[in-house]
Amino acid sequence: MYRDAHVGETAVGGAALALPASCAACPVRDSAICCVLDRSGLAALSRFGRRITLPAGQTLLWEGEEAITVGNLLSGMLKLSTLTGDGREQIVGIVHPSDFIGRPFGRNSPHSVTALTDATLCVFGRTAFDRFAQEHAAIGQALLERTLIELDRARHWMLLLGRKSACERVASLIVEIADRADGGPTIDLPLSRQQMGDILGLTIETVSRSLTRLKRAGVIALPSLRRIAIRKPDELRAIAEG
Amino acid sequence: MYRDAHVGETAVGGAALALPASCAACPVRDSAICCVLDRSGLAALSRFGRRITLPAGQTLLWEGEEAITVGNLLSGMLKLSTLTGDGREQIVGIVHPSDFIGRPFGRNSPHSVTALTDATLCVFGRTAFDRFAQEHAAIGQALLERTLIELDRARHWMLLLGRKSACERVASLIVEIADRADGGPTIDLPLSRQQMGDILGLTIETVSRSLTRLKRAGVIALPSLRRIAIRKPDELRAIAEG
DNA sequence: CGCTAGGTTGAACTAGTTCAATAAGTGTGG
DNA sequence: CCACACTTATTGAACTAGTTCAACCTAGCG
Repeated sequence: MYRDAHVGETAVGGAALALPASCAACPVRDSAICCVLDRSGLAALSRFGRRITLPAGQTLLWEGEEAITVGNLLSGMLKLSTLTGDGREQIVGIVHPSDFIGRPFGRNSPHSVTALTDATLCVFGRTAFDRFAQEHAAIGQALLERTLIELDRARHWMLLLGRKSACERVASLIVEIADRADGGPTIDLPLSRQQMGDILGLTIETVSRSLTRLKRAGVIALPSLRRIAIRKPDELRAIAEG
Repeated sequence: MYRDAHVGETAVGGAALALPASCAACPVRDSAICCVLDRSGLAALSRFGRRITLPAGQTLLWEGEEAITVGNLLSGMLKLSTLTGDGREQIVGIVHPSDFIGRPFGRNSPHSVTALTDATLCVFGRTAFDRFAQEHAAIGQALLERTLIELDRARHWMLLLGRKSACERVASLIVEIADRADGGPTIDLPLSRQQMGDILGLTIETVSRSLTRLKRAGVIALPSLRRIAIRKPDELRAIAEG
């Protein structure tokens, strides 16, 4: 399904200080977790990494199944999701480029990992990566800091899910995506209304109605289906905070 | 407010292999994060730890304020909580004995930490602990594993908050507490109805009604206000899963 | 014994869901 | 380039789970 050439092959000629071939071309080499490694660590890690592509909609890891891979997202966007016994879905996280993917030090994946857009990843076998992380304290440390930030984010989202109204939730999502994209006032969302609902714990219809309410209030504009223009950022933020 | 004697004072007479005085008496010494340290590491860590008591209702760390302390919970129970702009509360985590408390590697606390019952803690200055964790890989590693588990837990809770009905939420909470307490079929909850509501994203009334519905269905019994007897564990679990 | 805080129950209300119809994009082949 | 099907989004109307507000219990305690 997804396969590609080994990334490894440390620098040709054995010059220990050269960047591994594929890492040199890595779009997130300054921001992914590997950026804490020195040249030799990078070479060692890249030896068992491989680059893969994941078409939109395809699932990399299934909830409850054995979690055999971890890695970095290079481009595109992924979702992390869980299901209730009877199939209701909740998205529990969005993965952006340079974010770490997977569950080190645990046999089974606590949630599914699925591509929202076409995506490219740099993946490692979990057990090999676990071993590597234990030998290279810098990676363990970086992983810890990232995990702590993810935990903060997840808990912050719990406030949204537990206590905010539909409009507040939609406003929060727009703010969050705008902050992450960190571009102009117009954002391109990689999410369908259904997916927005799955993130916010709402139905499609409620998401749609909330968007039109925000639009009617002049806080945002909807130039196209997957595009949102923020007209009154402060007001939007105020609504989002509850 | 809360103060006590220094914990430290490595073993009297300088026998390097002796357990630090207060660690020997520590109720969670085999399960708290320090259990990954060897004698000398433990001695070094205990040198800047202090034991404190926190009466029920008192707050150790405030959301958004500087997070000066980290530590372990020795006895009692704490809650982690956040507020919306207009004061609605959401509990984002429950801390049990031997759990780690606080936010290493971050200046500000992402949520408040408050005692649900009278509690005793073993606390450290955050910056000193951060430094210690960076020097002792085992602690960093253990912290990482705990944080990953907490993250899994938080994300699992997001499913509850986003997609489950009131009854399913209440059932889930009972199951969760029963699993943690890991005792018989009767559990003692350290939570008021209000606090249950704040955990589940519900009002007191809805919590109460859900409990009586579960009681009427014969799934649980309520021998006293703060006590729940599980009558049909399987059915309870089935309801909790959704 | 009566007071108070915490808990339950009831009745009215409302935010959000559900179900159904309509509209707007998107893509394909003639 | 348009007609067609098809998916995705919006809107409307009926419904329902959960909230809100208020009254009423119950247990603990001076």
